[in-house]
Parts: sequence; structure tokens; C-alpha cells
Amino acid sequence: MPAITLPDGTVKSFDDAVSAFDVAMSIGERLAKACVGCEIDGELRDLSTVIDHDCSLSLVTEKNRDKTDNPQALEMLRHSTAHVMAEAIQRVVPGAMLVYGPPLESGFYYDIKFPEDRPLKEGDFEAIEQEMGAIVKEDRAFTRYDMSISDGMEKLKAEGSKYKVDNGEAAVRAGSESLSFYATGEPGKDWEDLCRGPHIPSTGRIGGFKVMSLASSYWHGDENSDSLTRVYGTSFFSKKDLNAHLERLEEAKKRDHRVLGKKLKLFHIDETVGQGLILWTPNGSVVRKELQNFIAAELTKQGYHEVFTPHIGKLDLYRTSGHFPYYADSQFPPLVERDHLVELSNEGCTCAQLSNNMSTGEIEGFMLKPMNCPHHIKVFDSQPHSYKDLPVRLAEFGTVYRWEQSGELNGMTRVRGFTQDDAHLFCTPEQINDEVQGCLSLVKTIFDVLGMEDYRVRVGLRDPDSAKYTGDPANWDKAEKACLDAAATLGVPFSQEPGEAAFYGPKIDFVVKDVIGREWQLGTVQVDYNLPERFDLSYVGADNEKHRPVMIHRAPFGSMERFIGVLIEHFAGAFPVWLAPEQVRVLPISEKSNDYAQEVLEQLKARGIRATCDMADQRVQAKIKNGSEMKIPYLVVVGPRDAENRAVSVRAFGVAKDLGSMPLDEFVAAVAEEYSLKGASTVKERFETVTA
RNA sequence: GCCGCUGUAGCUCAGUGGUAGAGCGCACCCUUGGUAAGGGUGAGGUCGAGAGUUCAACUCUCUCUAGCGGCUCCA
Repeated sequence: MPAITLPDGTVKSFDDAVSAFDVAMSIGERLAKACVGCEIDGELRDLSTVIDHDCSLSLVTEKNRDKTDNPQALEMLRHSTAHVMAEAIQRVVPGAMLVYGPPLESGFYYDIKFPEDRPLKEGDFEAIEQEMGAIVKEDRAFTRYDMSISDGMEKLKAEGSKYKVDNGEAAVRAGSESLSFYATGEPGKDWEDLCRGPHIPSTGRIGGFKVMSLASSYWHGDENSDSLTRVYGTSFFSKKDLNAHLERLEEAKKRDHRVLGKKLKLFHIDETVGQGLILWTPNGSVVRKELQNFIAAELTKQGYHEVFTPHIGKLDLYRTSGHFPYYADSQFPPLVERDHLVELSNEGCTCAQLSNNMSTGEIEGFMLKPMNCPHHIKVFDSQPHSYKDLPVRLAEFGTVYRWEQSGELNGMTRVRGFTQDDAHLFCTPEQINDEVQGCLSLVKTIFDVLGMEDYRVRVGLRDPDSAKYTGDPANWDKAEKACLDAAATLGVPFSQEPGEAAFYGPKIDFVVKDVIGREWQLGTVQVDYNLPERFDLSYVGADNEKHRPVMIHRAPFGSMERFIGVLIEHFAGAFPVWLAPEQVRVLPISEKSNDYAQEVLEQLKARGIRATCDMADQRVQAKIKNGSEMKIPYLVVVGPRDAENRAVSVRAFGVAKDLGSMPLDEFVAAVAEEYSLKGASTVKERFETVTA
């Protein structure tokens, strides 16, 4: 006699065991038809699940009441579509062995081992989609059946796929008491797969689907293990939703910083210079310079001192810091004096010996700096410090070089040479909390000014099982506590992630997503007891004894490259006035107005405004189109009428209609004000005041 | 680094085993036009690089290189 509690608190009692579908039917047929699954005591299950005990039940419908997407329903749908795709792929490519096919936030994938002589190609997608279409049309029910562990494992072994056997073993390790299989249709007759479920009722519920892309992956995510092919797809309950999704992807592409970087002439990457090396073109340089000036002003307010240090340092420096040779793989090769190299070569020294001798310190050389901290430590250590001096805050826009794997490089967001808005704070243990909080508030200030609200905060802690973290565990505990305490004061949710710490200390990272949903770490604050130890740093305390300072590494933007890459996407290239490479463009109606246009231009420039004038032999409509495509904040049209009134006709980016006419002096003053405020659009506001 | 895809004019992209085309941009001419493309003419390409197959390769094969999507990595 199960008593079933529904989300609204209603309790429904049944004489016998019932399926969740029956419960839905008892409420209403329309509801039952809209259901794809259910949640029993908080666990997502099939709609056909039989309930024979008291429980709470929540029905999962295709859409929420307000017609928005229901993530749980989509998860089930996509998991089910993964099965359909897998069946289709096995029809198209016999011998393809299934590994693992989970749902994702915006679709699903299936990892598959293809026969060596028959890899999957994008050209196969059409055939796969056709087969999928047929399976959907057949509207076969997803049918679950359970087997005992021993029977199930025997079945898997008999099927001969080590991957599925492995999945079965993993389920057993995770504590499963049985193994569940899902047949797409009738068990024993139709295609089936070992799967924990749950699934939607039948294939006919898949309204729209698409095979998206191919990638490789590794079994168990281990690069030394089997290489698998990962097939990505997505699906929706309706064709319309699918199309909307595909359109969103197209729109996102237009906001991609690599696309906009070219279109708006913000940066350039040249094969001849090297991959992952950003050439800042004049437009992008304006954005960077404005941001750097902004942060430099903030740093002065917060008591930082700016320093400059070179791009290279001796190998020995990095032996002391621990960067070399532990991270040799991700650094540019060391620079060794030419004569020395010739000498070694004459002595028959091999590359391997050379490398080895560099590690052991027998050969000295220089390294492009992978981090700024060793240099800053040496600045700090260039003179003795009293506890009264602390904290010492040293800041530098420091350029570092790292040998990132070629497959990892990505526009401005993952590069081999980049400039961190770096600083290192040397303080007493008592000062850590205040200093970390000061750093965090700086990051928040920046994010607020730029209107970046969509970020998450991650506190990276050490992984107790990993050997890569150096230093005293007691200090680690202190540092981790300091980070967690500071993060708690932020007022935004944060996650704790073991294994995400730097090798020398825990950190607080600000993570944002790009237009295609990839996450990037921007700002970071890291507490470090380790490097002061390695470099034997000290200060004289009130007790006249030597004490060890603690270091805080922090970079609110992270790197100028990555930050601006993300920022381009955040603004979709339409920068606010203070950042816009070109703030105002003057558009004379015809040659006859060129003189006045020139005068307008001079006035703008005299106020430090980045303005140009489009004197091309074109109609003003064309000039407006060109100016709009470059996403210039203000276009001002000037013709005889304006010249006579000493006015300009203003057009603001993103506003379809022109704002109207404004006296020239007033416009110049308004733009200058908007520039200095770094915030709201004062020009538009003035028009609103006029019309109000 | 691994798997798949891509590389043709400054940009976006068509294209064929017989040494190339469009639109935009650029130059010049006409046009002097009041809010998202006025018209004409012209210049511009070792078809990513190298090797191979072929009478003939931008096209087919291989290697390399770079970009894209993932995987792995990210002090």
C-alpha cells in the first residue's frame, strides 16, 4: 500500500504497487503524456519505475510549467539519444565498440573504439543521422531489465568488450547490487546497452537531434590508455528547440574573440612569429593600455609599488624556486651561451647530456621567465626589512613565457607568451587574511566596473594523495584556511576543489566561461609559505629576531591576453567608451561639410577623445553601416544644418535610430565625461533628460 | 602531445586532374548624397610548405606546418 507524497505535499495512496506513469495518469492524462521520467526520493528514475513503498515522487515533464527547458528532462532525453546514436553508429560501422556515453549540459557524447581500419569520419554523419531517424520513427520503448552481478558480468564478458566489462566492474565498485541493461525496444531482440539509466519512455520522444562533431579522448581520461573516438551530438524534444539551439551557436560564433579580433583589428597571430604569440595591433593595444592604466591607478591607491624586471633569469634562480627542472616540459628551452654550446659540441656532448647537465647545474644558462615571482622575491630581498615595512606589495605587468602544448593553444585565451598584471605581497602571518581580502576586493572592483557578473569562484586546495605539492603540511593547512576564510567574506558562492592548488600553495581563482562554454581562469590569489622558505626570506620582528614572511601571489586579470580575449566576448566587441579603440567617428554628409567635420574632429581630439573622420566619397548611409560594424560607440553625422547650428547629429551604438541633434560643445563635454567615468552612458542620458 | 576537420585575393568563401572565381575591402572615375551598402572601371593569387603519382596536380597520395572542435595538460 504505497503512500506517495507529491511535491505540493499531497499524499496519494494506492492499494498495490504502481508505476510512476500510473501515478501521473491518476492525476491527469495530459500530464502523463508530458512526462518523461520521475524523481523518487530525490533520485531521477524511469517513468515506468514501479513503486511499492512509501516515497516522495516528483514527475519530470518535457518542459517546466512556464514552458522553460527542464534540465532533468533534457538530461534523460540526451542520455537516451546517446543510445540511439550508438545503435546507429554500430549499424554504419560494424565492429565499433561502445565505451561510455553520458549526457552533457548541451547535448551528449559517446566514446567509441572504432576498428583500426575503419575510423569514423565526419562524412559518416549523414548516414548515422538517417539511421537515428529511422530508430526514432520506430518509436521503440526504452526497456530496463536488471541482472545479478554475476549473471550480468558473465553476459558482458560473453559479449567480448573489455570496455563494457570495465564499466560493469566500475558499477560493482561503486556499490551496485545488480547490473541494469536498457534495450531500445524488446530485450533479447533489439539493440541494448549496459546502462544505469534512467531513460525517456521511447525513442519517439526525440523531436530533434544532430550529430555535432568528432574528437578523440582517452579511456579513463588517461593519455597512456586507449585512444577513443568521442562523437558529440545534441537533441531536443522538438525540432524547433533544436533549431533555436543551432542558431544560438551561430550567434555565439559571431561573438568569438578570434572572429571579432580580426574584424575589429584588435590583435594578430602570425605563423612566422610563432604560434601562441600575440601581436597587439593598435586597436587592441588601446584596450590593453586603458585597462592597465585603470589597474595601475587602483594599485597606487592600495599601496602597491611598481617594479620592472627583465624577461629572463639564470637557471639557478629557477632551480631555487623549483620551477626548473620540475616544470621543464612546460617551459621554453633554456638559453645557453653560444661559445659554451660550441665548446660542448666539440667535446661530443649530446642533447641528452646537455639537458641532464642543465638539470644538475653543471651548465649555466638563462631561462625565459615562466613566472614573475623569483624576480620579485629578489627585489624584496635586495634590502633588509623590518616588520614595520610589511606588507611590501610589488606589482609589475610582467611578461612570462610557457611552452603550452600545441593542441591547447587558443586565440588569446591560451597562449605561449603573456603579460600578467602580477604582484607579490610579502607580509607577516598575521597580515595574511587582510591582504588576501584586499586582493579579492580588487578583483571584485574590476569585475564590477566591467559589468562581469557571470563568474564562479574556486578555492583550489592541495590533493593529499599527490606528491606535486611542496612544503610543510602545517603551513598548507594555515594557507588553505586563510583562503577559505577570505573567500567566505566575498559574498558569492565558491567551490572547494582539491588538486587545483598551485604547487607552492592554495589559491582562489575567478573562473568565467567563453562564448562556447569553455571555462577560463582569470583572476587568482595564492597564498604561499613555500617560496619564502626556498629563498630564505626574512624580516626583523618586534622581538629583534628574524622571521619568515608569507607571500601572496595575485593577478586580478590573470593575464592581459586571456582577460581581454574574454572581455571582447563579454562586450561582443562593443566596448564602452573608455575602452573603445575608436570612441567617436565623424561622418560628413558630403565633401561640402568636410571643413566643419574637421573642426568637430579637432575639438574631440583636443579633449583626448579617440576620434576619426570618415571623409570617404560615400553616402552617409554607407558610412553609418561601416561605423556600426566597427561597433564604434558614437557616430556623429555633420552636414550644413549642423554646421550652421554648431551642432552634431548623434548616433549611439546599439540604438537603431539616431538620438537627434546636440550642441557640439555639449557633446564633446559629455563624451569626455563618459570617458572619465568608465561607466554609464552620459551622452545618452543627456538626450533622455532633454526628452523627459 | 593525441583524434577528426580545415588551409584558394587583405577579409568571408565558391570551384575543377588541363596553371582560378564571387562578394566585401583597396585604387581611380562618375556621383555631392541627412541616418545600416549609389554606379562604373581596375589592380591584386607560387591555390599553407615540401615530396610523390601523372603527359598534366590547386584538385589524388604521403610528410610537415598552421588554424578549428574535443581529449590530455595548465607552476
